Amino acid sequence: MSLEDVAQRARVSPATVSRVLNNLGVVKSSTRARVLKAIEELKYYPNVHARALAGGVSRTLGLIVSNLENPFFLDIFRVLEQEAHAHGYEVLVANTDYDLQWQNSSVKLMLGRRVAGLALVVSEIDPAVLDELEQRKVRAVVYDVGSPRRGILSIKCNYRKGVERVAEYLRSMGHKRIAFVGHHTTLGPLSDRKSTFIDVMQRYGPDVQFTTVADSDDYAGGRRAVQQLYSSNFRPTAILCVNDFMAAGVLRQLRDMGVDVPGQVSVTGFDNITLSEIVYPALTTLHIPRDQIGRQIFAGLTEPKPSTKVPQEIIITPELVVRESTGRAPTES
Amino acid sequence: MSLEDVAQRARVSPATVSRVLNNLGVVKSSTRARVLKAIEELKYYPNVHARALAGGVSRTLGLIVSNLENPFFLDIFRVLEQEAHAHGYEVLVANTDYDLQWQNSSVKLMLGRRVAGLALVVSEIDPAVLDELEQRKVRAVVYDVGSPRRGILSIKCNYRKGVERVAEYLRSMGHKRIAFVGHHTTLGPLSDRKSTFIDVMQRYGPDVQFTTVADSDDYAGGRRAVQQLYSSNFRPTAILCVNDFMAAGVLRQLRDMGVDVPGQVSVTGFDNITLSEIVYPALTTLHIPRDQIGRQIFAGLTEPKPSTKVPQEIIITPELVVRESTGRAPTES
DNA sequence: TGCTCTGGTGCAAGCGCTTGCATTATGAGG
DNA sequence: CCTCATAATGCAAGCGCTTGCACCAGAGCA
Repeated sequence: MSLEDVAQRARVSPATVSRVLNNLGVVKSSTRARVLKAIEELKYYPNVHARALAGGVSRTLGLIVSNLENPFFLDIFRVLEQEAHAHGYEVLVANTDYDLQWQNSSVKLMLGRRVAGLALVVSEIDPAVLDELEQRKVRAVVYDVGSPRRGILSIKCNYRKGVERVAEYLRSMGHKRIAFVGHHTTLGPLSDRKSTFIDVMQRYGPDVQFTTVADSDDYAGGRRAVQQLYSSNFRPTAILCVNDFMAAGVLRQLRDMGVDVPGQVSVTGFDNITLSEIVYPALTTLHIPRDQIGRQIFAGLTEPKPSTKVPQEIIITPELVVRESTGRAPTES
Repeated sequence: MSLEDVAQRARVSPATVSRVLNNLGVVKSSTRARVLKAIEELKYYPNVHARALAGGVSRTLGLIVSNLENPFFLDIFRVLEQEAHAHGYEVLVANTDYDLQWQNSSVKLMLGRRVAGLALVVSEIDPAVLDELEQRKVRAVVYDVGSPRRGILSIKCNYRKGVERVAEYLRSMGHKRIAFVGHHTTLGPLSDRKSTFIDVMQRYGPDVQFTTVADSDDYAGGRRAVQQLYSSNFRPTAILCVNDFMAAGVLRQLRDMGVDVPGQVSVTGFDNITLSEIVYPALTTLHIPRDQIGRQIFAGLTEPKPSTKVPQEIIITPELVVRESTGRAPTES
């Protein structure tokens, strides 16, 4: 059942049906009504592929994320989707599960779909992909990774500032033995957070001791990280986690081990996902405005005239949200 | 940059390039190598739309869910996606946000995309949509909603059994004042859970008192439901929640109100999402095997010969998972 | 009445790919 | 060296839609 069928039933040409469908050109209102009726009766819906093929570009946006399970990515997706729907776009997600190869083929697939714009919200990126996008002049936005390119909007988060804020806060609460719980990855923004942590700690001098541990980027990883941490002799009074998801695992493991939070140990997260309010004790964390990011991604993907001259960059500074999981360092050693 | 360009560069016809791309027919290995080289050099990727248009069906599965934010749906998506990738399919998600109208247009869009199969994992459904799918002979799977149709696999969860198990368990722990925290919706499986609850309670006779409250299907809704509950005179010793997400809100609100769980009140959830292990106290809940469901959806969508004669139905029985949020009813009144 | 103008509509050429069939290399057997 | 399967490849017709352009009927004007 195709445009043709509708046309026949309404006794007009396919072209006219197309015009009615797309509100293009001028169609006599009586004709339009006839066509609409035929569409209704036949329960006609257009073939997306034919439309895209004939029409050139689509009103579809592509979003590629590393891990939809992480609420951070999910939130961005939802905001983007909401924004897109409000403007008559739709969005296609692809999940790479941190697999660069899969990411690569996802990008190709998206381009093969002739998306109107492509957003990459991932933890790592192959520079060749960016080269490709730049060269093909695809409208694109990347979050958090890669160096700026012409015509590709780059949204970044100032992790240094964020980590500094947390560190500053913890020190102001008297913490002098601080641990960082991170992710295995050596690439991307997650390792930025770690190296920044080390920088900041070193700047504090010998007065403050610190260590870092790493495990997988999720709840179970958080639990294991704590076990690993406590299997050494280091007894932190504060644990800074690379994201909220891990922090939830950390909290849980500490509770299971009978360690009081924040009485004995303070814990902080990163991202301020919904979960951070739900866990007990509610997590002190750094807020990253996902709604704002989502909206900016949409804007970058659809803005009529992306200044292709200068690489654009937007920097976002996270803000500290103090909840229940942090407090003054215990006085006794 | 199209098939044509590749063909030219490899000095073959477009047809041959197509054959190489799809591993169809016989191509001399030297020719194949030449084509592959050209593809590589040109960084060619096929136009998905042209391919779908010319080829007829695609290897794309459609999934329509009510609310991706709910980890239950998300988990199903992930399993389905994983399964799909393993078999060379890809999956397109659409989020309806509980909006029936949006669901309708999503279905049309999916069909317009000529998906190989369409899964509907939603809380409510317009029977007309099912009629449509049945009539158009689209391969489809629905979870939890709608009456069985020819050629549409229907996967259901035996909520009655589930609710009975929870109720039975709570009664065995001595609970006699039980509240049900549900969702506003009057349609679909969520209201099934409620009506089953009422049935079961009534069967217990005057010995057991009960009530129900309803709010939105999320964390905040759970909190509000507790406030609403306690603004009445009813003081339950157990609260049965329609899903884990709401239960998390319930737990939190109770803690804020100084009510001890499970000392004073036992709380149960539904679904056994990851969150139920993370909250404190860890939630007693009903496990619904999302991985199994996801796999069955995939199978139903791709099985070579769906018996179009008899409507197929699969029933899943949830199992009780006892964690920390439940215990014996307090002895004092 | 004959002319131009314009709102409405139809025609037909693609968009980039697949695929059945025709056609041409290729090599084995006579 | 020719014949004829058979293996490789090319041709061309679509797939269902959009869109520039041609066309036609009336309205308005001289």
